[in-house]
Amino acid sequence: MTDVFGSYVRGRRERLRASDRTFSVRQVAQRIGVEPSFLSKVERGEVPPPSEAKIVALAKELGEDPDVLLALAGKVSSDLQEVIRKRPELFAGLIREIKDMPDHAVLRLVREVRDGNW
Amino acid sequence: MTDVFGSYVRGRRERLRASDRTFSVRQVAQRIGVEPSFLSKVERGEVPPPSEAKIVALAKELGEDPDVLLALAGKVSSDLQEVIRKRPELFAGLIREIKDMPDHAVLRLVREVRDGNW
DNA sequence: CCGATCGTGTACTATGTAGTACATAGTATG
DNA sequence: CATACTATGTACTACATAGTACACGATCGG
Repeated sequence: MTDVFGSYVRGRRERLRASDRTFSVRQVAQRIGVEPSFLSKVERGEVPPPSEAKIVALAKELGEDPDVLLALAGKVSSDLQEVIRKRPELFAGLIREIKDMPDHAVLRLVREVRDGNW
Repeated sequence: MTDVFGSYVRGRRERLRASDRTFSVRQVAQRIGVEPSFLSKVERGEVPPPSEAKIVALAKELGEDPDVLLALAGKVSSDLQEVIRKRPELFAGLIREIKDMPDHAVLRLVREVRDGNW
């Protein structure tokens, strides 16, 4: 899997660092609440991605979509999981129904729902 | 949480056993590939629910919906998770949009999609 | 009544998860 | 050029996950 998560984080962090020196491994690590050595290892793929909470904190720090970062880490937000767990037939059915639809179709669905034809 | 998973499984298995003696702890355990003592402990909530694979096998054995049994175990099917992970913005957005809709509305959505207005 | 089958208790294990703590070596800047 | 910050390597830890192995006493059916 060539560690897509770590490289992505490193890339984003270094881009930010170019214009803001506080985006060092040390300082970012401190802000998200882990040891610098740990973040370093995560970014180099020496260890698997951290816990959901740390990933969400990292997403916030990097200005990224938490769901995307979690996806790169091979995870799904626990609050989304809870939605499914509460009504499994319903949501499992829905997701299986639309899982192969192209992006634009799913997007249309989302908009349709949001814009109150429901 | 008073172990909803274990009690549910025990209930289903015992109901089946009433009319089919092969639904003993031992025999079901063997069919799903675990030790009898382990299934016994699972059913009594002495240990947490087993892995996804064993739960799915158990659902099949008991004639239950795997998604429901997984939900009772506090899990979400890994293939559903994969759908979300592949297009996180899209699916996270959709789920968050409809998460509070009443059952009938979600159901209408599912049907609408399935019956090809999309 | 006895052998087969049943459920369960006890003890143990292997692997994964999610990190910390500290030392060391490189880099940059004032 | 020194000192302060940087990244990284090494070693360790605590807890969770997902079970197995085996023995024991109860029970049921022919």
